[in-house]
Amino acid sequence: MKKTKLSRREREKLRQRQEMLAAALELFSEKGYHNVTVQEIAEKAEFAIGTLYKFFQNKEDLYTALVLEQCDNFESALTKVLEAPGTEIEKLQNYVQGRSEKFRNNLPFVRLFLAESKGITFNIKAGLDETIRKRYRDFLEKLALVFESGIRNKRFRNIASPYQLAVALDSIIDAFLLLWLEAPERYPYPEDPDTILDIFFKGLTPP
Amino acid sequence: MKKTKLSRREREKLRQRQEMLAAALELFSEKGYHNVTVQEIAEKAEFAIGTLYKFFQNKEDLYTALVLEQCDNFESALTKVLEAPGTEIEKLQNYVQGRSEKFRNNLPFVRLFLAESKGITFNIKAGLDETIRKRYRDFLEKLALVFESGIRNKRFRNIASPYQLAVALDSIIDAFLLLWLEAPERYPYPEDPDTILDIFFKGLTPP
Amino acid sequence: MKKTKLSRREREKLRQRQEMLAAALELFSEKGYHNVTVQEIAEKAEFAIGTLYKFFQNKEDLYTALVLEQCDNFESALTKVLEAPGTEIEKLQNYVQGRSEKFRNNLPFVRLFLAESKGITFNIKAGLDETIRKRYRDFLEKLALVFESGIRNKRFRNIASPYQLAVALDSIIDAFLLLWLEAPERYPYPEDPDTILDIFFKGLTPP
Amino acid sequence: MKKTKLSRREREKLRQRQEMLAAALELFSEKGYHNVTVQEIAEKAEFAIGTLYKFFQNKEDLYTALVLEQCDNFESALTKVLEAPGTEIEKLQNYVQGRSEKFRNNLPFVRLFLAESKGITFNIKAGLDETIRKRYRDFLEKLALVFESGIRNKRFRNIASPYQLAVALDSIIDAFLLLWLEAPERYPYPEDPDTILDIFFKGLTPP
DNA sequence: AATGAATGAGCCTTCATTCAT
DNA sequence: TATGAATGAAGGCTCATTCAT
Repeated sequence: MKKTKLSRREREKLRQRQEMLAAALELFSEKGYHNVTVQEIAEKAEFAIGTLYKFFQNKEDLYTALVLEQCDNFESALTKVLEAPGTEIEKLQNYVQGRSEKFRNNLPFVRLFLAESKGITFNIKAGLDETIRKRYRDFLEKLALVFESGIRNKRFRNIASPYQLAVALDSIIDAFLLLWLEAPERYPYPEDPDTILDIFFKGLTPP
Repeated sequence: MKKTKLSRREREKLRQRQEMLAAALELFSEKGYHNVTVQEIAEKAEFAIGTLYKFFQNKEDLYTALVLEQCDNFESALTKVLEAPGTEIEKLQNYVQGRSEKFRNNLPFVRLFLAESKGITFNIKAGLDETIRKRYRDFLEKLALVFESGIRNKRFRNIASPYQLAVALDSIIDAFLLLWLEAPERYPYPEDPDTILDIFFKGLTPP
Repeated sequence: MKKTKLSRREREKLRQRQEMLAAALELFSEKGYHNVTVQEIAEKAEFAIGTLYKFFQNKEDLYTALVLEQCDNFESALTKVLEAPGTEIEKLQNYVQGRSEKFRNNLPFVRLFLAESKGITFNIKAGLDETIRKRYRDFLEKLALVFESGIRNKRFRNIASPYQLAVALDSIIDAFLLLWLEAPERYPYPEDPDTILDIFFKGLTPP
Repeated sequence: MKKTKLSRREREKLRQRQEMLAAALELFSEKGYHNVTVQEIAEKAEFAIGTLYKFFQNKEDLYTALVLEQCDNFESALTKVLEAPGTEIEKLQNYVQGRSEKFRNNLPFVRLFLAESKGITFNIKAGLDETIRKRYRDFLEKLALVFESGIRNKRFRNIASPYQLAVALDSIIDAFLLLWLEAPERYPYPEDPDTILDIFFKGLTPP
C-alpha cells in the first residue's frame, strides 16, 4: 500500500504517461502493433512526438510497458480473488466470475493479451511474449493450488493434474469470452459463469 | 471430386505455387507476418520476386492464400473424422485424437492459425481473421451436432448448449496443445487426449 | 586597456558565460560539433537550457563565440611574443617555444582550431572558417615581418617570401604537435622546438 | 595488375557505384558530412535512395568507402613515385612535384582528407580518422626511408630523425597547397615545389 | 530571471511493388 | 516468360529551439 507523496510535477507526469498508454492501448488493440504509427499515438494522446519519446525509449518500449502494466493490473486483481477465503468451489466460482468481469471491462487489453499469450505476434523482437507466458504460467500455478487442495480433500475428483485443470478452466473462460465478444446478443455473458463451472463440475456423461 | 486433367505446364505451375507457400509458411510462422520480407520468401522458395508476383497479387494475397489453403486442409480432414460412423463418444474420441495429431504435424501453421483466430493480428487489413473465424464457427457447428445428438439420445447430460460444448472442447484441446508446445517434456502429449475427455466426460465433482 | 568597472551582476554573468564556454569546449573537442547536443552542454555546465539560450542565440552562435574567443586568446599571446625585443632568431625561438607551449596547454582548443583552419568542417553554415582563416592570415603577416626583417638585414637567406616562410614554420610546428599528440612517448616534445628550428636554419643539404 | 574480365552487368554496377561516390565526394567536400543528406546524394547521382542503399549499408558506410578508396588511390600513386629510381634528392623532387599535382587535381578529396587526418571531424562514430591516420603514418614511413638513406650516405645532414623530416616535408606541402587553394592568384603553384625544397635543402641561415 | 517540458521539422532507412530486359 | 534492379513512399526517431511557469 504505497502512500508516497508525489509532487504535483510527478503526478502530472504520471497522468501524461497514463494518457499516452491509454491512447496506445486503444490503437494497438484496434489496428495491431505494426499498423499503428508513433505519430498516430502521439496525435491521439494529444502530445507531440518528442514528448512521447521523453516517456518511452521507442515504440517497442511503449508497447512493452503497456502490456506489462496491464498484466500487473490483471494479475494482482485475480490473485486477490484466489486468495480470498472460501471453499475451493467458492474460490473457483469467484475466479470465473472475477475473470469474466475483469475481461469484459477491459476488452481492448484482452485482445492484446490473447495475441501475445496465445498467438505468434512478433510485435517485439526480444520475446515480450515469452515474458508474458512465463508470468501467465506462474499465475496458473496459483490457480492450480485451488484444484490441488480440492483434490486433496476429496472435494474434486482426481481426473487430471491440478495444473492441467487450471489450464483447461482458463481456456474455457477465454473461449466463452471470445464467443461473447463476437456475438454478444447470441451468447449473453451473465449465464456463462455457471455454464462453465457446470461443464467442469458435473461432467458430460451422466453418473 | 475434381478429376480434371492438368497439362504438364499447369502441374508445374501448381508445384511452384506450393513451394512458394511452403517457404512463406515457414517464414511467417517463425518470424511473424510483418517481420518477413517478400524478398526473403522469394529467396527461400528459390524464385525471383517477379515470379512470385505472378502467382500472388501482393504480400497480403500470398498470406491470405496460405492461411485459407491450410484451413481447407484442416477443415476437410477434421470434417471427415466427424462424419465417420460411430457413437457420439467414439466420434469425440476420434476428433480429439485427430485434431491433436493433425496439429502436432503442422505446428508452423497452428501458430498462424491461433494468431489469426484467437488474437488480434491485423496482419491483413481487410479482416482475414473475420473470414477465418466465420469458417471456424461453421466448423464448430458440425462439432456441435455431435454434442446435440448425444444430448438428444441421453448419452450426454444437458449441461450447456451443444455449440458451447463444442467451443469448450476445442479450447481445451488448443490449450493442451500450447502446453505441450511450450514444454513437451513436462506435458507429453500421448496421454492428453484421454485427459481432455476425462475432464469433459467425468466432471470434477464426485457423483 | 579596458578598465571598466563591472557590477557584481555583470561579473557574475561573465563567469556563467565562461563556464558554459568551458563545458562546450570540452564537449566539442571530444565529440565534434554535430555529435554534441545543446542539452549536453547545458548539463555539463550545470545550467538550464533556457539559461544557455539567454547567453547565446543558438548552437552556432555558441560555437562561434567559443572559437573566436579562444583565437583572441592565442593571437594576443603569440603577438606579444613576436613583439618582444630580440634578434629575429631569438624571436623565432621564442615563437616556436611559445606556440608549442600554448598549444600543449590548450589541447581541446587546438583540435577545434585545426579542424576549422585546416580541414573542412562546416560546423557552421556561414563560414566561421573563413573568419578564422582571415585572422590566421593576418597573424601570419606579423610572423612574416620577422622573416622579412631577417632577410633584409641578411640574417636569413632569401629562399622564399617571408609569408611563405611563416606558413612553412607554422605548418611544421603544428605537424610536430600532432605527432606528439598521437604518440607522446615516441615524439617527446621538449626537444622539438630546436629540431624545428634546425630544419629551418640549417637546411638539409650540407654546406 | 588485375585483368579479371568483368561481365557487362558487373561493369555497369561498378560504374554506378563510381557515380554515387563521385556525387557524394562533391557534396561532402562542399558542405561537410553532416550537412549532406542521403537524399541529396541520391539526387545528384540521379538514383533513387533505395538504389543507393543497395550499394552502401548506410550513410557512414558510403562515406567510409569514399574516403578509403580515395586514400588507396593517392597512396599507391605516391608510393610509386617514391619507388621510382633516382637519387634521394630526385626522389624528393619527384615526390613534391607528384604530391602537389595529385592534390591539385583532386581538390574535393583533399579537403576531406585534411579534415579527417588533421582535424577532429567525428563524421564517423568508430574512428575512420584513426584508420586514416594509421595509413598515413605508414606512408610517412616510406617517405622517411628516403631521408634515412640520404642521411646515411651523407647527402643529407642529420638534423632530425627521418620520420620527423618526412612529417615536416608533408606538412609544408600541405600548407602551401592550402595557401594556393585560398588565393591561387597570389600564391601560384608552379614555383612552389622548388620553394619548398629550397626551404628544406638550403636552410634559412647563410652558411 | 531562470527553468526545462514541449514541440515538430527533418533525417536515415526499409521494403512492397513495378517494369524493362 | 522469368528476372531482379530500381523505385520512393512512409515510418521511427533526434534534437535545436521556444515559452509558459
